[in-house]
Order: sequence, then structure tokens, then C-alpha cells
Amino acid sequence: MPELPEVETLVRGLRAHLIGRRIVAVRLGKTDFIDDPAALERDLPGKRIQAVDRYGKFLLLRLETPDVAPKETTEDADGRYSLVVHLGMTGGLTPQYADQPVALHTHAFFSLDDGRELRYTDIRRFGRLTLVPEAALEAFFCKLGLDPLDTTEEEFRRRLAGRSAMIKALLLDQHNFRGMGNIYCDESLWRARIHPARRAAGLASVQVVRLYRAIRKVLSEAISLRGSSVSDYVDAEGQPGSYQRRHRVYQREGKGCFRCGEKIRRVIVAGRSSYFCPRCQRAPQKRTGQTNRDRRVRAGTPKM
DNA sequence: AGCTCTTCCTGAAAGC
DNA sequence: TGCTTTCAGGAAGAGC
Repeated sequence: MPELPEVETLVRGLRAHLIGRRIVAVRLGKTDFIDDPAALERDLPGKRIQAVDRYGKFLLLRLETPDVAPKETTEDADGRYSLVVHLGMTGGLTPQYADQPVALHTHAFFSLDDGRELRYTDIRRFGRLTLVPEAALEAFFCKLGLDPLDTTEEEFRRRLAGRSAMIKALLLDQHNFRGMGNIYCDESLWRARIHPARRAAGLASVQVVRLYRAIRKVLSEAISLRGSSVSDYVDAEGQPGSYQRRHRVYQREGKGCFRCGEKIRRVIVAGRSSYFCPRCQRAPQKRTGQTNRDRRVRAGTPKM
């Protein structure tokens, strides 16, 4: 599933193919995951791809209208849009020659001026395609949290301070940090030796620092290995990544921990399968005879 | 406001 | 063997 390292790898690959290309036609299949299909068909043809960027797990094709007359005074006269793409679980974006066979579940074709077409495939259609005017881009992204690779230790600590939610839920929530999904949360928590169900507010300072470093290490190693291919993720050339070979816990239930040999276990945390080592990552206190009220009081803010 | 659970979708894998 | 059920998960939205 595409998370930060996979989207980053795809973005880097797409740049070589797409920058400077012009979209000449748009064809759509199923459109229930596209915010405004008519807008894509109407506004994309003629636009030139000026840049390809990533924001969290979002991919942006930055577009402009070539040779636009400055005297034109309609609202979108400068033609500055971004096609914003979220790959969801199974989304893929690959440039292909028009005569190459079309993969199943291909729902969007963007014909380019070099005879190729950029194809969007998405088996489960958890992805999203939206055309966002330049002026609305900031608002579109304003709710997203910090990029973990561009965050200081102090900012990271502050973002978790006083939060009573489980640490994994906070890391998965894109409003806190943008880009991490199930794989990289589990891998980072294993590396930091923190159980996914631990409450953020209950973590020791040293643990928070360890987590901060673990996340950055895991994400940057994953980028350098071109991401993890566990289901069907492939890059712009259709090639899989190789970070899945470095996974220490993800989908390793019952296998030995790389640190201590204990059998990796799986529990549901934040509605997700969560893999961890029961010896290296100590579970939070059991609820033995403790009432809900006791727990609320203990998790609350410290007395002044 | 903060937190947690449910829902969407398809195909692979497990269960009977 | 063949059919049915379960599971996987990003993020919006509901509910507490």
C-alpha cells in the first residue's frame, strides 16, 4: 500500500516522464472516486505538466496553460491547477504507450503529447483524483500535519504531548503527521521498542526521542530502497520496491523477532492489524479490576 | 475537542 | 471440488 516512501519513489520516477508534457485528452472509466469528473474532462486538455510533487501521501501534477495570453481575464486565466492524486490502497499511476494492453481496473487515461498516456489504476477505488486551482491548494492541504522527515525533535514531542490516544492511532492520523501508514508505523514502533497500544501521554521522554529517530530512519531507508511492495505497489516503471525485505515485524506474525527471537504477534490497534514483539515492546498496563473512571483520571492532565 | 469505530471496495485466502 | 466468509487498509464521517 502506498505510503510516504512509495509515493516519493513514484513522484521521482514520474518527473522524468511527465515534466514538460502536455495533456491532450482525458478518458475516464468508473468515476465514483473522482471529486468532479466533468472538471477533469473539461479543464485538463491543453494543460502542460510543469512539476510533480508529493505532499504527505498525496501526489501533485502541477499544471499550467502554455502560451496563455495575459490579457485574458477569466478567473482561471493563468490555468494554474494541480491534479491531486491519492493512491488509497491500490492506486497506481504509470505512463504507457497507447497500444500497450490496458490493465484491469484502469479508470483514468490522460493522453500526452508524446503519444503515451498516463493511466490511473485502482482495484479498490479507495484513491482519489481532484483538480484543485492554485489558489485553493493551501486550503486543500491545511488540515494535514507535519512531514516526519521535515520535523524537529521538539516539534515531534510537542505534537504528542498530552495526547491520551494510543500512539499508533496518532501516528496513523494524517492530521498529526502526514505520510505514515500501517507498515511504517509498525516498523518504527518496533525499532523504538514501543507497543502500538501505548498511550502517547504515558511515554517517557527517552521513548519519544527513540520513536522520532526510528521513524526518520525507517522512512529514509525505505525511500532509498524504493518503497515496500507487499500487495501491488509498483513505481513509475512498473517495478516493485524492495524495502519489504527489511520489514522486521509487518506481516511476520509467529516468526522470530530480529532482536530477541520472541515470536512476533498481531493485535488490532486503531482498527488495523498491528505487528509487534511482545518482549521488546511491552504492552500497556492490563485493565485488571480498574474502572473506566480510574483510567480516565490516570490519563488526564497532571495536577497543577 | 478528542478519541474510537464503522464504512467504502475488490480479490486472495481461509473455512466448510 | 466449489461455494461462502473473512480479511486487508486510508480516511471520511458518525457517535460517544
